[in-house]
Amino acid sequence: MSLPHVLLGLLSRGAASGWDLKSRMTRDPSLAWDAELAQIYPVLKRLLRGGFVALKRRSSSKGPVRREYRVTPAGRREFLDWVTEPLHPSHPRDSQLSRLAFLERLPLEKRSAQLSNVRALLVEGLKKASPGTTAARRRRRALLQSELRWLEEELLLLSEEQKTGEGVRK
Amino acid sequence: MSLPHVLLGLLSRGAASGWDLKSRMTRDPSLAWDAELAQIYPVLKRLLRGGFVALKRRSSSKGPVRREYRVTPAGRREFLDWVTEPLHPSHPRDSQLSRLAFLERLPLEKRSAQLSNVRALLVEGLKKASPGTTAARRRRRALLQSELRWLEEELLLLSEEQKTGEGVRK
DNA sequence: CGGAGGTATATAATGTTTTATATACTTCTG
DNA sequence: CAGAAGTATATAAAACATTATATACCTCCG
Repeated sequence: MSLPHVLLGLLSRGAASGWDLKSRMTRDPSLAWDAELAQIYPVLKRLLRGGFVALKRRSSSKGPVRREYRVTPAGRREFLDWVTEPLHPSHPRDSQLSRLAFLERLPLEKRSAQLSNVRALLVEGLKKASPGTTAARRRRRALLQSELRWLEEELLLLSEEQKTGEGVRK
Repeated sequence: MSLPHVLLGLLSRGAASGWDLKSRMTRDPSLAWDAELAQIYPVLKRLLRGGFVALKRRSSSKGPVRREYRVTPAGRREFLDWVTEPLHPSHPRDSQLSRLAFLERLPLEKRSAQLSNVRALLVEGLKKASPGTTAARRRRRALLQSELRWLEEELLLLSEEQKTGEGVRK
């Protein structure tokens, strides 16, 4: 999949260990990729055997010996080829979102509970999404903002439905 | 993961075969989930053994005997529990997008080529995204539109950079 | 009537991702 | 100084997803 190439991309920003790569990925959601350490280590080995990265062991003040990787020219070539590939349409899976797709099956109060929850998550996410120096970060920020606007709209619609619902009950 | 619950959700809109479920999922990107038939069939078996769905064979005019599933009360309960669960923050992986995250590594012309490609995809996607009767569909539409605005902005920035680049070269 | 193409189900093989578990070294805290 | 917590690497097992392949039945077209 994308993992080897994403790792090459991250390494091209500077040498790093598997651990470093994991935290870079997790910290930056605009990357649109993340992986567990148990996945990263074998991939780094493959990249090493393939000559796409080079390894330098160096002892650090904390923890065991660090295995620092850096990209080789072959790795840089491979990475650039990958970034240049044309993009295809994608419908990525999102287990959280898939739940929202069935929102209409819930009674009204539970719907607004779910939506308020989502609003809290969005506000949190926006705090962390810095205005952004890269296109991907600007994109992420724009999407979060637009999602928030959508959400407010939905909450409004819901509260209107709730009112008419009560009216009917009387 | 989500697949069993998504299937229950889809089935609660009406009885369906594995094949039907696959096409419902693929047709509706606002679902945020999709799966291959090879994945769907074993899951339906598990749901059947667990008593969450019931099976009725019926011969159809085209193709082999259809195995139509419908949700049982137990299935409906399980599904509702799942939809009601609170949502957690998610950074879904997207192999296409991850490529865009490294856009800045490309020379200017290749960047605008990539972005124009994305624009074409977005415009396509928007055509298919109907104004929408569910919250999830409205969300999807809003995000696509906002992504398009972001894109135009990026293309503008790029064309300015290209101009100054040429200026420097002189 | 033979083949292409759509509807349908199913399994095997393979590949990817997640979860669990283990080890090792350091610093900080009680 | 014992133990928790952070940095770091690594492997095994389990769960999940994709790809390939096979079968079967029907309609439509040439």
